[in-house]
Amino acid sequence: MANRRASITDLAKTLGLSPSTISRALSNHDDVSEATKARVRQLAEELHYQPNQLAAALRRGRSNTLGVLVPHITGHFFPQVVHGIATEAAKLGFNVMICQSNEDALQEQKNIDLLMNSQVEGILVSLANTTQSFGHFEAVRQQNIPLVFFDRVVEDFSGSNVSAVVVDDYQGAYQVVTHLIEQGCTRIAHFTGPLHLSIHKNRHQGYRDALLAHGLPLNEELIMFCEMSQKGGTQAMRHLLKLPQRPNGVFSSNDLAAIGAIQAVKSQRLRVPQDVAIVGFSNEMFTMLTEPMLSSVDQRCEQMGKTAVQLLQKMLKSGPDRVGPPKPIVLKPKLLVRESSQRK
Amino acid sequence: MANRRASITDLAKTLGLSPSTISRALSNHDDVSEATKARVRQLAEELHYQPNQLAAALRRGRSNTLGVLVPHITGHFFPQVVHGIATEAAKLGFNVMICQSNEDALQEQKNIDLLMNSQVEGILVSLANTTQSFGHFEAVRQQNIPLVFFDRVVEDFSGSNVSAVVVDDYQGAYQVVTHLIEQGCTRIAHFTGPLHLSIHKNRHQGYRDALLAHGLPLNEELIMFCEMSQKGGTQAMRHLLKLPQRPNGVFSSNDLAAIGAIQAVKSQRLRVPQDVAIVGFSNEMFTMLTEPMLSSVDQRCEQMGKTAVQLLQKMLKSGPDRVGPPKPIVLKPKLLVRESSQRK
DNA sequence: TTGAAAGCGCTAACAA
DNA sequence: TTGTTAGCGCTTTCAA
Repeated sequence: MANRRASITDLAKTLGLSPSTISRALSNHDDVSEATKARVRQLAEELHYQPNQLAAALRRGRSNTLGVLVPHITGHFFPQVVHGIATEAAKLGFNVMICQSNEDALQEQKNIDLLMNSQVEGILVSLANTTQSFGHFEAVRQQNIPLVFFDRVVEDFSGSNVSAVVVDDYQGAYQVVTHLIEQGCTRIAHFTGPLHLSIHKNRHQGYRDALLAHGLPLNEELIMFCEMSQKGGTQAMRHLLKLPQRPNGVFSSNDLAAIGAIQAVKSQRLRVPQDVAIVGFSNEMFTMLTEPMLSSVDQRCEQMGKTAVQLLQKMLKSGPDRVGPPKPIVLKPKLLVRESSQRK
Repeated sequence: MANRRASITDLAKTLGLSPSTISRALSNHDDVSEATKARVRQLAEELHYQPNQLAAALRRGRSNTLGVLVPHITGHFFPQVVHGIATEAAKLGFNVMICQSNEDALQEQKNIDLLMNSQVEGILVSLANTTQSFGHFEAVRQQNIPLVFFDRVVEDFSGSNVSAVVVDDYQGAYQVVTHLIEQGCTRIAHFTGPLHLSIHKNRHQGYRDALLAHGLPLNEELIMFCEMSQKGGTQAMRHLLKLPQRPNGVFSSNDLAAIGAIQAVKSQRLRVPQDVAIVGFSNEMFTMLTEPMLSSVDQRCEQMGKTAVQLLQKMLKSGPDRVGPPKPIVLKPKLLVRESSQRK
């Protein structure tokens, strides 16, 4: 049966001291004699004393816990970010409570409530893709609980204790296209998903602007709205290879479709990158496994988690009365040139 | 500045009721009149009342939270398991606190303490690979906090509130080798990592036993102790292809090395699976992306997380005074036959 | 059906 | 340097 744990009161009684002295000794307060501290520590050790964080948090009004809400913990991106969050939080002495919205706006709302009820000191959120209204974040703002959005953010939702961390998709795309041009590509195709998703919209815009900036024509028949899967990429590429003037470069908005494109090119006995240079986006783990290895853009997932926690910590420290709200942070993505686009 | 949240006391004062009535109304107790309930609920709504879980947990002695401790949240396996855990826990109404040991025994110990201090109601752990002693789990056992190990378990650590969920690696390996034999392979090689890791040990044993059971000779020169990376697999395969009698089947203890093997075979102008059939282990996401697609063994990661939570829940419900400790659960892995080993 | 009162385990202001 | 006391917000027994 359950061995009730030792409490401060227990220690106090055993040693003939008051609970406050015990508490102070355990938290190594200055004004407790070394002798007393030693006695307390020893007994605590013996009884396997474990402080009750719940009680301490209730009393202090601070839980030492951060809440994290992600759409899901699968795939490549979110696990990495969560890893970054958990690691940085641990370093700063925070516990982490993690919830998944499963891409569902209602669950997201419930989880936000849950995190607030649990008295977390700050909340890190990446939006579910079905979220349209933002009332649930209103409550967080009103309570002045620091809130950091990452990756999937709410635009025009500001406040003295609200900020965001995102990666610059536009910039990443721009870099990719510039690189392809430098490798001698003159007809660069683009695979994209639906443009109402900001990741695709921004990458698409980066593609267009980079072409224009380098004096290349914008050819709408080279822009493929396709399913961003391996199969989708293969189909799109097959289509492009049948054009009177086929492309000699491809920028795919994700890695999966890029791999499909590689396979389509190879199956036509054409060479990657000599005939068609190909670059993906996200730097998935499997980009190193293809033949040729796929160039891609690293989104700095772990860094994003880390940065988000640091931002939160900064808000926590300075309080909401700082001068102006904290600026959103935009991480620079990193182009990784591998075999699939290295011609020289 | 911070809008102090409404408390039960606040509601009570406003409505001219006692805190106990408010509490009962909010938890929908039978013996509160519907009229009162309605009033309370309405006011709670208006004031955006959020119950303080910390206080409730302290009072009840139950935190409604499960602790999870994994080596890390990267790669393929652990994110999937954590996803399963988080999903199932949410379904059963538990919150989840997640920690990483970073494969470090000391951090593991500290995190176990942390989870206990946080008054979690149960703990789910997968061991760090440096953990050699198990004193920190002793404390958990003594407090009778239900403990479920998953995947990386402590052998001979039993107790009335301790159990485990693992996947049957031996069985998975046995299935693979049987399948290869059925496909007509007669000389089956095996890639393995160091045998002091139980996953490799068990898969290795499954390999041996399956060969023997089907009357095939056990040929030590076909057993490659190699680095279980893509490169390691390539090197091992190159070596094997130079043997006077080269193998016509390969069972690799992971997928990465299997992919290396495929690439080595293809680069010799041999065909997979006709000349060499290849099967990996773990069903990584990228097994669908290779040409040919790689056969592998699914470890049921999500199911493992789900099962672990259910097991914990069962312990929590029945208490430690049940008849005997809960039996460990062994999940059956699932062989997925894809192109790399399908000859017929 | 409601209220009064106690207390979960801890911390911190104040007093000695 | 140590002790006294009060209370964080909630639940629950007991009494009305």
